[in-house]
Amino acid sequence: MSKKQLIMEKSLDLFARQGFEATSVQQITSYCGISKGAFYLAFKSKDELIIALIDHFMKQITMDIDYTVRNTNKADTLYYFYHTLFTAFLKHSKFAKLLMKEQTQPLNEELLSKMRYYDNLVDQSILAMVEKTYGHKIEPIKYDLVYTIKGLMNSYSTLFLFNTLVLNVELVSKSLVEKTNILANHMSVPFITTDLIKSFKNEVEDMSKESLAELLSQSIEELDESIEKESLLILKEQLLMESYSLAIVKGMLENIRNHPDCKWISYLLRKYFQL
Amino acid sequence: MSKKQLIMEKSLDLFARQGFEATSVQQITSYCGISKGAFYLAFKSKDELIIALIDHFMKQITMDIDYTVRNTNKADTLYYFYHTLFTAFLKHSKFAKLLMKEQTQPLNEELLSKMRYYDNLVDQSILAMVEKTYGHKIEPIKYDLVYTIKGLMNSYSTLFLFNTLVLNVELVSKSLVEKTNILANHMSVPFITTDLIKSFKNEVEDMSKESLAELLSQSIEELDESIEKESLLILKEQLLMESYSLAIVKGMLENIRNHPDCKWISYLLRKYFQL
DNA sequence: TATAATAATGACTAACTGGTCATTTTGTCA
DNA sequence: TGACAAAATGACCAGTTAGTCATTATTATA
Repeated sequence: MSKKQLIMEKSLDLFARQGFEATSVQQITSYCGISKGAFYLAFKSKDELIIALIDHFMKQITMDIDYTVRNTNKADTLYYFYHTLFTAFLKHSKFAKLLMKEQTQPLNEELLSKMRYYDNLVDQSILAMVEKTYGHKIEPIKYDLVYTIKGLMNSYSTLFLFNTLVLNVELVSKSLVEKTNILANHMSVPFITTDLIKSFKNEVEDMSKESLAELLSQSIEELDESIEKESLLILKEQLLMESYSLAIVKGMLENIRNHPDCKWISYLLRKYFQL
Repeated sequence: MSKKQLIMEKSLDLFARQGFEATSVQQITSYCGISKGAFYLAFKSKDELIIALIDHFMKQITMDIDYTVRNTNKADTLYYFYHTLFTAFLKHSKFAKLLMKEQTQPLNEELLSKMRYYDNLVDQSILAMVEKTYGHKIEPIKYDLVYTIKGLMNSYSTLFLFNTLVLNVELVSKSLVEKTNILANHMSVPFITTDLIKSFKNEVEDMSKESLAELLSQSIEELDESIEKESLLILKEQLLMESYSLAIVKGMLENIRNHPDCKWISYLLRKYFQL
């Protein structure tokens, strides 16, 4: 096992128990049986460690959910969505705990942005699921239903994450499917409407040009020579220019579209250039 | 305004923005315009400050909720419950933020215990409300409904606490009333049953005899000479004895029953002596 | 005005923080 | 075995932390 993996596994243990801030690098290294220097050979900073953890697990979880929502037939989607989610949380329960503890107070702009990105991915999956399951009749209440689903997920997750409770994934999924169906079929007074969503989704301020450029540089460093790397270089150039060419930007974004390590930066850039 | 009040108000500001751990005493004192010494004249420690804050606000909020549930007619209880809750969270939004941030990682045994105590009070109010509103027909699903209500509360609260969103208390209450009614009337597959509640409510380990005695001493110090103070002294004596008299313990607990400053310690003792 | 009591100060401590880097250990070739 | 490179070390740094306490300032009382 690589040092990086070792540190990630062991630190997750401590973070889940004590939280990120309350865990010192000292503690992590002695728990791993390595020196402080070794830690900083694997990760540039303590912050980079938690970001690596969040990326690692959230990539998996969001991809699982997305796959499930796309590849189940209409009648079963809801059930398998909940099932996938709770199975993932059960499998990665330490990470889930860390996520619950840290989601209210992300420490820096990058983490905050990342959290929102993954949150958005989940939102999109849930929305797609709701539309697939209930069709257009759900239209006026769909956003409220999405939020209700997230609320239920969250509260039942907390329940088993922070109490020693043998979770029956089948039962909790069945129970939540029923609740969702009941609400979808009877709700008439949504709180979260399309307008409301607009009013606060827009206000999420973009990342600054500077930190975006910083992240681009990082991504560029991490990539091997390739079309993608060249595209990122050009994107950085365009970003820092007084006036950029939308055509070039769009083309370059298209180039990196399918590279797994560019998904996040591509999401951020598309938001920045409003594409 | 007393120093204590000043510190509580100003620190709440900082805690809500940055979290408890991330806020230093230094920062609090300079924000208050006082010296570090003055802070430690008002509070024994930084921990005591957050406990004072939680006590202050949770007492108010839980009492408001309890009063509402008791003093509204059957048909309106649900609505006024949500209304009271969201109004309280809106009024004390800084505290609510603090609560959301800290509830997953209480720093010490006392805080953890206190959180659970107030959580229990809210649970009891919600349960009473559910029973009052729906009568005995709700029996098989009442615990699940309580948990669902808490989940909805939590997620809609988070929504307006962490997004600049003008909360329409009437609308959100109306919407949640509808959701609650729909679920109460149609749900048939509860996840949280009476058995499940038993299985994890019991496992909450009691406070140790030592820390209980410690808290008793604190309460005793804070009280003026009175029947209550004497009763607490006797309770402490009994607690530390090899074999105590249940009769005396029960009598003494009865003595402190109605004193507002003894509610928590009385709750802890009753749990300890299993009364 | 003099005295006693109370309130407030901020320099100080000891412990801990994330992070660095000269030095040493280990592994890998010839 | 010797030479080189890569991996790992931990003493060290500058900064921050919660908390203390001798000293000073303020207020109330006589």
